[in-house]
Amino acid sequence: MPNLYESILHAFEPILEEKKFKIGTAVHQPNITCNHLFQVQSGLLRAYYYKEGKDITAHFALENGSITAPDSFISRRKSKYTIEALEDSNVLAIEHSRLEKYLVDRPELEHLARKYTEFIFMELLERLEGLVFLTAKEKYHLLIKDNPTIIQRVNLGHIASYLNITQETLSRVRKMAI
Amino acid sequence: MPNLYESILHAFEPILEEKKFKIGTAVHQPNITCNHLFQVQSGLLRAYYYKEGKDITAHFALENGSITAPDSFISRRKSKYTIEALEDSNVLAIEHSRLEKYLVDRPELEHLARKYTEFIFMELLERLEGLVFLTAKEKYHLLIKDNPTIIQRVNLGHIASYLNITQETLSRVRKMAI
DNA sequence: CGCCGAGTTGAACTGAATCAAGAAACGTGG
DNA sequence: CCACGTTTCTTGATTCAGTTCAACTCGGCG
Repeated sequence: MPNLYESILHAFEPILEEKKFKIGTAVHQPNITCNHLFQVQSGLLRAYYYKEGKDITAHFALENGSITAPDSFISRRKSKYTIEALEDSNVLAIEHSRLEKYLVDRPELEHLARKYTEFIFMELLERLEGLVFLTAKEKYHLLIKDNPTIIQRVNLGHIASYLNITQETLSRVRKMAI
Repeated sequence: MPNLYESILHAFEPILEEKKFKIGTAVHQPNITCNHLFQVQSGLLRAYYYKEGKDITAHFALENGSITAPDSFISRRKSKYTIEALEDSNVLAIEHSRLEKYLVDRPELEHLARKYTEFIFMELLERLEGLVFLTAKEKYHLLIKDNPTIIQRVNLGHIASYLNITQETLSRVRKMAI
């Protein structure tokens, strides 16, 4: 949906805030409600949390990708996620209450907001299928197909947890021929 | 979100269509676009598809649950899913084009439609976590906790594929103590 | 240099799948 | 009402993908 993306950015331009994050910065901390949705202009953000002591990547956002704490921004509950900048990044931030107020004043934008929500729903559905039904090898190859740059930009451990496999398995998988 | 549920039913009442399906009926066929979202009043529907010859359950809808072909109703693409009635069922059906037209005439309902979409997004997120991070035993116990009646109403094979485990594993898991 | 994080490799282990029989439950027609 | 076929469920033996644990390599870089 390329037009959706342009339309959104244009429609919500008045409430978008440009922000810059240095590499290593924690953009969002766990145990608080996440009030921001970030649209990445340049750089790379990662959302993760700890599960049994291990760092689990839920999502990466590269250029033109968006990211937030998925368990919190919509539900308004406290989040278990941290969002960190893996590279120096320029993002457009939307603040939750500001977004909702803006939509109250401009109900004609609700439609667009719904379409965007539908879009991320479909994205999540595909992610679910990828995680559940593919083998380690298939998951890896799907990732590099969809996102060829990511392997050079993110360390193996982060990618492994994103694919829900161990770093050792990912290391073995990627040295095999296709 | 109990209020959301009531609000939706009330707001969209004019375009809801009551339908009855006999047990065994295919409510939606694969390879066509799914134009309906069903809200189950009584009975039980199941969405499934075939993958390598095996029947995979994606979703059950019991009383007050809703169901559609998840890969189609929003995206307007052809669906791989079949939806069938596992019991004689009474449902409220919303037709896609009628819904969108209704929303054009009543833009004040777009907000509610967005909240509903956010709600199903959160449901999907929880389903993803349940499928990905739980063991066979945990998945089974979570299901009977959330949906105690389902085991008496649906055969093991359907439940097993819904949990992404084999029927044999489910059989073994459920005879073990908690 | 020597350390340190990132990646690799090997060996043993494990949860669940697969394959293969049986046992129950269920309906349907004689 | 019973006999028979069909579907559903269980049980056992084996296999397998991926994990775990542990050691080792490699490339900075202070």
